[in-house]
Amino acid sequence: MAKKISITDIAKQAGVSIASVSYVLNGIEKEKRVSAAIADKIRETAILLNYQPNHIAQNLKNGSTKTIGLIVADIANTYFGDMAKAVEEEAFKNGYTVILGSSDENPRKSQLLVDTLVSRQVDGIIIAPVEKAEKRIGELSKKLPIVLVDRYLDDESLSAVILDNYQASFDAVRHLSEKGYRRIAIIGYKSSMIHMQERLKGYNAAMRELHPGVQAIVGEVRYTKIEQDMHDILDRLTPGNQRTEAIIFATNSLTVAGLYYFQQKQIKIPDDLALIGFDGNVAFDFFYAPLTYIKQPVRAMGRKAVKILLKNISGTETPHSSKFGHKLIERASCG
Amino acid sequence: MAKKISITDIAKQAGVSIASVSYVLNGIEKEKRVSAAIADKIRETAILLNYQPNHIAQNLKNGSTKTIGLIVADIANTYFGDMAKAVEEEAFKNGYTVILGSSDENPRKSQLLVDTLVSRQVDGIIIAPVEKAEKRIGELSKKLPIVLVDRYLDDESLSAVILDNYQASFDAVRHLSEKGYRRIAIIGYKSSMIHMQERLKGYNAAMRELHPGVQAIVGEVRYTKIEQDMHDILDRLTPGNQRTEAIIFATNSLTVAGLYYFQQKQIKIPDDLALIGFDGNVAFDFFYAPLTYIKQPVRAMGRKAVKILLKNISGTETPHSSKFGHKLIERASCG
DNA sequence: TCTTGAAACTTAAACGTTTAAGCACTAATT
DNA sequence: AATTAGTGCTTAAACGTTTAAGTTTCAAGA
Repeated sequence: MAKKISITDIAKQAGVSIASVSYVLNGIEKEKRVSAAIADKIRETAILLNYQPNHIAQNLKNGSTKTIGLIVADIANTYFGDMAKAVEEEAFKNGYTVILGSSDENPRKSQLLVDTLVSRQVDGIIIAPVEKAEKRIGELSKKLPIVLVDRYLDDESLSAVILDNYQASFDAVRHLSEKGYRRIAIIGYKSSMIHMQERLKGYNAAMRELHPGVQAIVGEVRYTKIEQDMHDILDRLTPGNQRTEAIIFATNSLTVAGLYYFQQKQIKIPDDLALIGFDGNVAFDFFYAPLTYIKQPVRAMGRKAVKILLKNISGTETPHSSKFGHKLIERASCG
Repeated sequence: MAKKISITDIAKQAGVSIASVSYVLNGIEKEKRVSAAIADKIRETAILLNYQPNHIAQNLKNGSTKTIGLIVADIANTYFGDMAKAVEEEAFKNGYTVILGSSDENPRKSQLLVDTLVSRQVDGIIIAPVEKAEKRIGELSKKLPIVLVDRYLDDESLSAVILDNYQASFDAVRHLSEKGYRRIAIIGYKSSMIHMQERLKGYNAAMRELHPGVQAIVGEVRYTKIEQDMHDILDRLTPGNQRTEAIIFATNSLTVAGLYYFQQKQIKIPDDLALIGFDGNVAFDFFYAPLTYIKQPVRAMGRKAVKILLKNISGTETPHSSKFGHKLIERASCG
């Protein structure tokens, strides 16, 4: 491996001091009064030696790494894949690099990732927090700009980019109501995180308002037992005992898990059961009854998260949140 | 933002020198003969002050950043999402952090990403090279350990983790032959990259060997006009003019693009046309005729890429390649 | 002739680490 | 009593930058 070239090498080669080299390569030759002749010579030898600045050394001096951390819950999930893409693009545009971590909903790994990012001196972090991470994130935000995505915490001083989750599930219920369904269930993750709770609240509120007499049905799936819990819950809700007419899934992954079940059990959608999915996924398009779903503007949300973070970093703006609206994409799964 | 604690702060607080602090925090107190009493005191104050080591400074000293770069073609594509997950996991296990970039098949962006990674002193790079990047990658590999993934270059000195692409498409043709199809087409990207060329070669060889009399049909889609080109090609191949009996798609994204077309045009799979997809995708599972497809062991490949890279970095092994076999997942799309 | 001041450049400290080398003890050996 | 050998700690240089503060040179003004 060829040795790396430093400004010291350039200085020696060009017969000048490292300060002059630094000034020229940073484009502040004018203010620092470096003659055009020397400046040219420095630039030439820099190219000649194929100099690449050492960001690490610059960082150490400046205190800024121009790097942000992104911790998602699962990078293999298309929702976070899309978000990662938007975040990477927006960061890149602004001269920032992104370090990626996937917490896999594991509080321990999430914490380890955060520690790693901190010790790597990232300028800020965009994170989808996992359960039981509240205090840690709160402490962290005192040291470093943080923007929460997807999920959020009950803390006004934290920046967050989120969906209006309450409204989303409320509207899902309303849409099903308008289509004539009454016995509507929702299936979410068993989680105390606010985004999940809001989705359930919106559902409950809509049920109370639109179907006062009908019992609300909430299924809760554990992260660690998705397939099994989904199976158990759907066995109970599914036609045969004729209780449920429609199901709302509260996330992308839950929707897909549900679809596998329905495909396997050959349940007729929307005749036997109507469905509303969440987030969006190619699979929704190819299910035999293309899914009506609540679409989040993921890309826009990813971009916004970066924008807020960068403003928090530069100090141009104080932490604040941004709430996005969903779009109900209407297709065949609700009759 | 609270000031960050350095070993100097710990040294002052504990009334010792920074060297002692460094030795203790690096766990080499024994060899460096630091007394147990002082060692304990140092550890205590480190915890008290909530010290987090500054990786940047360590990096500058050690020359190693314990960071690897991952440049994929499109992080929103599930193939690369899965790969990113495997890479991140394996790297994390080994104490490495990954910086993510998405080149979007754009040579310019790819080069900019590489430059960024180099100036950030990553210890190595895993990259899915884009077209026209050959020389740049060749040069780069003289400075930094590189592992190519998905695609590869005609250069023995480069590490690469790839599929046996030739064999994969050969087997796809064979499988269709065994099912009784003769007029078989393949649709790939218009690209000179070897992975694509190998897939086409395998197809051509199989056609010559298994169907000597039948004309090989190769459709080539431009990265920039996927939908349009796919449409044009399928319009030509599709039943109506009765030429093609089966189509092999050479990538994940092409397969999905094809499925949208067939869904829209209501072409009956497998009755009117048999299909074989590539890579795997949830959409394949929910297409009304679940897709037979060539499955790459993406996760294993991602892990392997990290393993090779780390060995190249440590110097334990010299660059070398690893070729993986596919698995043909047989389902309903080939009758 | 001497001062002033601007121009063109260099010196050196600093960022937070690591680590070879040095120093001051004490205890053991001659 | 003088040497040696540990032991336990500190000093200081180095990694590659940035940048405030200094130095030299020279022309212009008094």
